[in-house]
Amino acid sequence: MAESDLKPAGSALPAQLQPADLEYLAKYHASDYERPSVTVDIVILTVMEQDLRVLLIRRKLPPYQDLWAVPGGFVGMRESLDAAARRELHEETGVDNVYLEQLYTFGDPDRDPRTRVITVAYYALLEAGKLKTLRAGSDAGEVKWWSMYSLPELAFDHRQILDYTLQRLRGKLGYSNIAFQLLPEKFTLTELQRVYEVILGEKLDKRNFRKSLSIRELNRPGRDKKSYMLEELPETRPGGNYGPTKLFRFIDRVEKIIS
Amino acid sequence: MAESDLKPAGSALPAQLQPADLEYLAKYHASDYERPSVTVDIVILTVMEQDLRVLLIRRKLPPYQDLWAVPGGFVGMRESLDAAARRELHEETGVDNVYLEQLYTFGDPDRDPRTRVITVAYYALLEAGKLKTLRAGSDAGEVKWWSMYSLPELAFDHRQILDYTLQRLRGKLGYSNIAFQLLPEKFTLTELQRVYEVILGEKLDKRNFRKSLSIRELNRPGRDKKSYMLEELPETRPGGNYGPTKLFRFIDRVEKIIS
DNA sequence: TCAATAGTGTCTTTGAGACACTATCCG
DNA sequence: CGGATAGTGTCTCAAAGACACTATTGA
Repeated sequence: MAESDLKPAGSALPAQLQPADLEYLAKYHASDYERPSVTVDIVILTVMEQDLRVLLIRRKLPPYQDLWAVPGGFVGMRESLDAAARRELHEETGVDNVYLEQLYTFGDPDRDPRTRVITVAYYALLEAGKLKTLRAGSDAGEVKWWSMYSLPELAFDHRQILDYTLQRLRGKLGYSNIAFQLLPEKFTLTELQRVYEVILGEKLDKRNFRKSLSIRELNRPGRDKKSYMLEELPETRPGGNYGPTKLFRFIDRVEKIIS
Repeated sequence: MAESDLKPAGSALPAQLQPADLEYLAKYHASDYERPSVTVDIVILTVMEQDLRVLLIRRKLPPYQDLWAVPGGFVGMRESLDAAARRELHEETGVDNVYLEQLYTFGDPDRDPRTRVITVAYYALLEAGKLKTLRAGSDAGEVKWWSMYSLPELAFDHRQILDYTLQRLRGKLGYSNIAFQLLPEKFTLTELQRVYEVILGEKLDKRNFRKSLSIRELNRPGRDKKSYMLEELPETRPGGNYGPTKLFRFIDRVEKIIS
């Protein structure tokens, strides 16, 4: 995993307050400047039926009534951005402990016709199996998975947000373990390849794809000098009209899970 | 340049408003929810004296009085985030037309002890020669270039912002033309190599570095099939205690300049 | 003639990509 | 035995990395 892949590191705590600060704070009143609203929007992605799908809600209120939109909501005054994103994701899908990453902040003054709204967009990767029932939020009439390759008309600048999500996802696929987040604990190499294919939008060569994975094989006494990405499991899964297929799992599964 | 390198593409315009929207908007009043403040902070970088430097201001007011901070300010209610960043950059340095890119949005509820402040961090790359005089902003007592490798104690979470900037910059160096932004129109290959070295924090091999650049040479009739990054110029610059050195310039200089 | 720096080529290793056949299981 | 899919190796090419000497200039 590339270093540049990490979330901003280091302590998030502000530096030590000085004595003068405390004095000042005692007299401080929040200013009365006009302020924008701040929301988080969550692009929730999964791979189902060999397709990359995104969770959208149909707006039942203006503006953009009846158009589809990425779920989102206001950031609480005592809530971090990550926490707000996690909360929205949980409200929408009931899931926890999934990969969640800040994408970009969209702040065009006219992106929301009501008032100034700045939105911090996140994207989440879910494995399809983990999904519980979808819940319609208070402002959503309907919730549905849409193919990223066949989207309806979208509200606000949400089309731009989805376009950028796909760009980011494709970029990270090359140098990170991000695909892991879309698969269950145990999977076949063909399933893994399908994930890459639906994200990249192109077919891959089976042999080259497998060569590119660093696999710790079962019956190799293998000195573990190199760091493996995948581990072959002693189990297999029975095929349908064909032979059994080997199962694998990821080593070092945890990466940027915001739980 | 990698595709994933681009700023979110596509139209920034919201989709068409529906008739019902207009009706609704007529009745709409901005809600009275409590709102966070939103600022932009600009990490302004340049390469001077074979060092990577960042522009910091010393705070003359609490909180964190007398500590150094990244310049920033509030986002205007009718101002896009990019425009706010551009404005702050101009106020601080007097320069325009420089590379500016959104970095990350920091929104920990306690990052500012006064009140809830969410900041959208940007970074800017300046060529040292373009610099006019630095101006101290209203809340800054002093303005100074600091080495990224030897920073003072910083206010708020600004250390984290700088750490992340360096990570991003290093990451992009590998697959983009970003280094161009730190050099004047004409430069020597050694100067270019120095830029890479101070950003990466390591020495590079001269021959391998030059091999990695795709250069359109002067006296090659060269069919221009491939896209070159650099172009050799007919001029040279006299060396000091040594021979003259060839000058080069970048082809396709413009990239993500927010002017 | 010495100090300082520009400029230049080869070999090796590694990863990417093109490409086709056999084995297994089910019906 | 036919349909469906798993599993597997070689060759070629390109890029990355290790590595050292000569040429030019000014003092």
